[in-house]
Amino acid sequence: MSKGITSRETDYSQWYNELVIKADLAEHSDVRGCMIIKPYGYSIWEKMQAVLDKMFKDTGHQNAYFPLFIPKSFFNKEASHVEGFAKECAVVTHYRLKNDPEKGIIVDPDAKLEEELIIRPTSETIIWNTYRNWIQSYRDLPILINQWANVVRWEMRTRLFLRTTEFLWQEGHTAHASAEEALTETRQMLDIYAEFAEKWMALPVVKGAKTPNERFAGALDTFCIEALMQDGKALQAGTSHFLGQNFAKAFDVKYVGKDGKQEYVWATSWGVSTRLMGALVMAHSDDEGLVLPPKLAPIQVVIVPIYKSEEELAEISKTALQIKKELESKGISVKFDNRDTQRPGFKFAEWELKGVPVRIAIGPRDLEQGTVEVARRDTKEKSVLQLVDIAIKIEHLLENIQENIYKKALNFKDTNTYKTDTWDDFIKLLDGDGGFIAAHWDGTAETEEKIKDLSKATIRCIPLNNPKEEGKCILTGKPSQQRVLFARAY
RNA sequence: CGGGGUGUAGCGUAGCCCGGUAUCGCGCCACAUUUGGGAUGUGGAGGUCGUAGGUUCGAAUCCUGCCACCCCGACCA
Repeated sequence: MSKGITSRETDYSQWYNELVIKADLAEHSDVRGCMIIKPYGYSIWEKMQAVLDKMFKDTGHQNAYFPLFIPKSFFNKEASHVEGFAKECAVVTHYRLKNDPEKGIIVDPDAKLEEELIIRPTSETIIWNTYRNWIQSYRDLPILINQWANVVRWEMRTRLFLRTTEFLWQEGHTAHASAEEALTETRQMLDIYAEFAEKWMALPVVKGAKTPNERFAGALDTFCIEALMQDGKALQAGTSHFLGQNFAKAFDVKYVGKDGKQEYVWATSWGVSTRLMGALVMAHSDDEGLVLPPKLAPIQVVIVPIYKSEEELAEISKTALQIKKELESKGISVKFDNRDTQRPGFKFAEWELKGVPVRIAIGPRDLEQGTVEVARRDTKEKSVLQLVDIAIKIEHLLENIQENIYKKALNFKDTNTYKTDTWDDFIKLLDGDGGFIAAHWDGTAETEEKIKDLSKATIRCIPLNNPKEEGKCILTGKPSQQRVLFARAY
């Protein structure tokens, strides 16, 4: 592993790339801009999925599945939605290949589709086309549906996990009888995302609203959670949209209320993707490799035996398997790495690279003394512990690590969040270590655009519960009522 | 799509200017000694030099077309 964050000897993105590949999370595929998620990476994603899925279900949502293909005509219906996605859609135009004597396998020109199919970049259109048939009365509402799926966005430039052509995500699509209820749902899901990020990923986030410029295509309001990566760049980790009646109007979805009057349905959509994997990697890792929060680590404890002979291994295995059993009874996932093909030092380095939170080493010395050596990944501290109550000690250690990783990230976010009132300072901060910058903005799209052109920084969000404060726009000097959060972002 | 660059073993590379069938490291396989922080030695396997054509007695090397990838820009809620 080359030096990256702590030493800044190499480019951060190169370091990130190398880490993702070496830690066995994912690799580039032969398909442009796509990636292969390897078993270890996927097992982390599965853990995330399981937690999120439960949170969704606990708030009354159900899973469903809609088609991958969307007829092109569906995209005509919501104007701003098309505009937002048209430039990055993969389109299916034919349904058959044939063998050409000269050119080999070619697309059969006779198999052209009457209407092209868009590979979903997101599913609002096909879902709202379906909801039209599902909703007639206020009794049919609300509809609270989530879908786990893959989507395709033909981005010009891709990066493992952060922006891939195809990615996995969940998209929630709800329909409500009133604007208030839809707004409440939008905010509820934002809170769930924030809770997931902070409690499970140990990733502190800023909850906020997007500016009109940065809103989801077709939304009246977009809320987001923004996280800060260790190189000082921001990452949008999740979004929740209040769609108003835009999609209901576009797809003619009406319900009859108690009063017998027809009204358009109110909508929300919300999503998080495998981008969260990228966030997890970038937020906590060090030069030794991944640092996984215990609550999401597929392997929470690894036991490495240290031995010289078969007999010694047999003796150590007894103790190791006993510890494994005790830990597993507390719901802790344990890997006993008894491979005889690798030496201990190699295993230590390998599991550190993969971010396993706790390592237990057992050797002949320990057998004599009834101890084990316990090393924690986050601080790399080692200590020798007595075997008695080992499971309880490890359980507490895991909790401690989870908390410590979060505090470290929180501290990083706080010390890299600045306030400034001058343009010079603003640029200086951005060109320095980056971070979030709270600054005044005159509220116009033109100024926002201009700041972006001049500084490459965008308004990440207008934080919720933002204190009102009189000030002058950092660029134009025009009056402003509150600070907004700027950063360079992924 | 513009500007620049690169394609040589699973990975990273030397060789290219100045043509003679390919260098080194990691990894892999076997054996031995090792095993409390990424072992060492000896031996071995592995290559359509991105691709198609041209020049030549002979092409990784020179020429032309094509393809792929990377970086910068455009683009990206």
